[in-house]
Amino acid sequence: MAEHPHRHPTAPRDWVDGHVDRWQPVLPELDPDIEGAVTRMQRLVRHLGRVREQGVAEHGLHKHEFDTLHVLAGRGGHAAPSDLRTDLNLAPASVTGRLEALERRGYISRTPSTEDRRKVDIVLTDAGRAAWHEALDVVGREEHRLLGVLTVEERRTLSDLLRKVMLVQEAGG
Amino acid sequence: MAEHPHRHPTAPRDWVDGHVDRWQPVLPELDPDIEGAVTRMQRLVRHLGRVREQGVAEHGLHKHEFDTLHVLAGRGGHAAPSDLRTDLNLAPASVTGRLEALERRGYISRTPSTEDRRKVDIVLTDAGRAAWHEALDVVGREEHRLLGVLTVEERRTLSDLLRKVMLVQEAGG
DNA sequence: GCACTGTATTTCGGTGACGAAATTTCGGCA
DNA sequence: TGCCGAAATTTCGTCACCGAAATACAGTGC
Repeated sequence: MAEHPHRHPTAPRDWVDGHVDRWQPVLPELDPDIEGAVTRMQRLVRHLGRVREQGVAEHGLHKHEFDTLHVLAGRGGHAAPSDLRTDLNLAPASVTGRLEALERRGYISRTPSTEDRRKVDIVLTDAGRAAWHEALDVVGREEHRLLGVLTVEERRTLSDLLRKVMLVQEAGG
Repeated sequence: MAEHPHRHPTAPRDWVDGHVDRWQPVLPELDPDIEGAVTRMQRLVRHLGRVREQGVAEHGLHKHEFDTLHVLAGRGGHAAPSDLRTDLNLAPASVTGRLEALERRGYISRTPSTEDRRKVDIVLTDAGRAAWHEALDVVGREEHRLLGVLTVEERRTLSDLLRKVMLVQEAGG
């Protein structure tokens, strides 16, 4: 039977339900709810990423450019490359590449730090702040469209359940 | 006040709670539960990806290689590139690249389909199936460790809420 | 002052992913 | 039959990312 045993037989099914059904005979030890939740998170995150890419493109930015400006703005407009490395979860080499591109476009400035000369001071320029701010409202619109189907209580339940999982991850293994 | 207004004041807080608090003054229109849920999904997905990458590496595979073999095995060991394209959410060009690498390693075979000559029959070889099977039990262990903190009912609730969101995404804009 | 260890950043070489365009084949329709 | 739009796959050019090594500097111990 392809139906989830505890759901209403006519409840709408998404792509992942079919995915889980296909795997059930191959890997019977699979928990349908764990597999379903993880797979849905993966696909939702990927979808939101694509939409953001496409949305900020209308403002002349790429997703990774916007993300970089975003964390920079979140830090008050000035930071060191190593700060961005942790916030963006990037390899050091990748930060350099992003900053070079943003500097060429005039969105940030890079000056050697006087206080610690290993460091580099990254400052968001006025142009950079303007670009970030223009693209800002596009981001989050899709998140609201998708999660908007949930009631306020459901949204809080979702967030709370995910927090519970996050805490296990943060505690480490 | 940094506390979420409806949660118990001493409830444990994860990294995302702090993240939301930091952005709240900058972007007051932000819904904490939407932002929290989305951010947590993003970080959980990235974490699971890293663990999977590291886990299958012990068996001489990369994450994207394992994922490809996994989907192929899930379809009974034979499929067309376009099947993988949808299952893996990839651009057509990326599928070709992955298949070429797997073919070089002897894990799959590619033969032009006789029935529809636009298509290509991809078949999992014995070596490919063995590689997949060896790495298999590593994958999913972390998912169970993390989502295992939730009760059976909570897991189903989580999966159901995410399905509700997925259906909106699948319906399109 | 000098060696040593650790940190910050960049450079280099290589790989995977993507969009766009080309190629081959299918399926319908005149 | 012969054409034509659609579908499946590959090729091509480009780009961001990563790991590892290189460079430059800071801080500590002697």
